[in-house]
Amino acid sequence: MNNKPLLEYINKFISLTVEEENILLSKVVHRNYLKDQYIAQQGDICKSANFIISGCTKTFYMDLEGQEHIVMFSIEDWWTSDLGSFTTQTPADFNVQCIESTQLIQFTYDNLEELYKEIPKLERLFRKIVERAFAASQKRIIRNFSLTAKERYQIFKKTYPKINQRVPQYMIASYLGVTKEFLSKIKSQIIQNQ
Amino acid sequence: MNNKPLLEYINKFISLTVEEENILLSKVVHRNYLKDQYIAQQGDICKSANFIISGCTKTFYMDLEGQEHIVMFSIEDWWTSDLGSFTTQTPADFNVQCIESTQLIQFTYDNLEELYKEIPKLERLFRKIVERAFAASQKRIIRNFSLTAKERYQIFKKTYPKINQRVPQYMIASYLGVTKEFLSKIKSQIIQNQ
DNA sequence: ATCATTTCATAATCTACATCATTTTCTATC
DNA sequence: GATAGAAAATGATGTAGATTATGAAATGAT
Repeated sequence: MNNKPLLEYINKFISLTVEEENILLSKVVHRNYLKDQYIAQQGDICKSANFIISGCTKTFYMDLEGQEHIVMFSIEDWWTSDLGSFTTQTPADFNVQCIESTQLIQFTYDNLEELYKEIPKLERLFRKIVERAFAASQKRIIRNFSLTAKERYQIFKKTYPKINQRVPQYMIASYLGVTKEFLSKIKSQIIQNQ
Repeated sequence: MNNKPLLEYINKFISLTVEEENILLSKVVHRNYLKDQYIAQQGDICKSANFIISGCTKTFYMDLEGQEHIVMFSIEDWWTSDLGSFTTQTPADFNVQCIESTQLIQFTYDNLEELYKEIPKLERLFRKIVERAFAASQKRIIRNFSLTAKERYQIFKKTYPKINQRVPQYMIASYLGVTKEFLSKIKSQIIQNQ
């Protein structure tokens, strides 16, 4: 079991004793998902918070017309889940699907609650993780309002070069909030103007 | 000093002993701001997390063309701050300005860090607060992509009827991500279609 | 009440992006 | 390396919402 990435990640925020690390590891589960498998589904209660060891997922909302709207991609050393559903244990608004085969470390809701009791420092860890995620989400709202699709695409490429290379273009379009046709046009514009 | 709203609010998430409540209250400051005063400014490090006792604030980003983009309104029993700047103590992306005269309870960064040490339960409190805020922010991203301005306005009215009544229309337009002219059109459309 | 300023409404023109239809390129499989 | 299916590019046309301009109502100060 490869727990190293998780422990190193945690160590950036708080320090755990070896004993605490063992308690934590005793309450998590390693899982492998294949490409296209779902980790969470709209309407179901999201049962786990997932730390990615390898692979890539997309978190998206399917609207009434059957259109996918991607809110985030997640890769190694980051989390994936419908956090709203997970933390309140209510039906999810989002789907989480693997776009590559993906290795995860899963925290179930009940196990995480137990862990909070046994290792209160973990409250701090997750507080900090969510604070970061929230700040990024706020910035994204602003960008969507104040920038054109072309500008948003250029920021995306710069901010997430790895994701940009791994993910099909039509998904990036969905993440940016434009059609795949329009993203295609943006790209050809960028190429011509240099 | 009117501390009741804060204590009642906290009590919804965690329970504090009277002693703990007193420690907490000893580390916060009551402040009054007048209409139009700034609580946080783009570029400055945001020094406080603020619980609103009365009044109303807007959190907004001013873009390079001098356009305001409102990310949130905050009223009684809610928080206001640039959370990203506050938690990382880096320059703020947002301004927080009072749109009514406003009574706050302020937590400075250092005092809150001390409080986390003295009352570790508070980590849990703020974790939960931020989890909620993050989930709401994700939903907003989706709405902005998958709904028209008219639909967004109708959801806004339903979700925040109090804010809708108190806040001038051009600010609501900014929050919705449309011009004031277009919101005006939307409203007249809604009136005609019923 | 009067005047000034802020807010809201209406209308004409313009633009970023959507939709639909078609073609081209890429990728995978036998 | 031939063929099928998915992904990306291209082009024509349509629309939600922006921009600009102007005037009408509120609101507030004197």
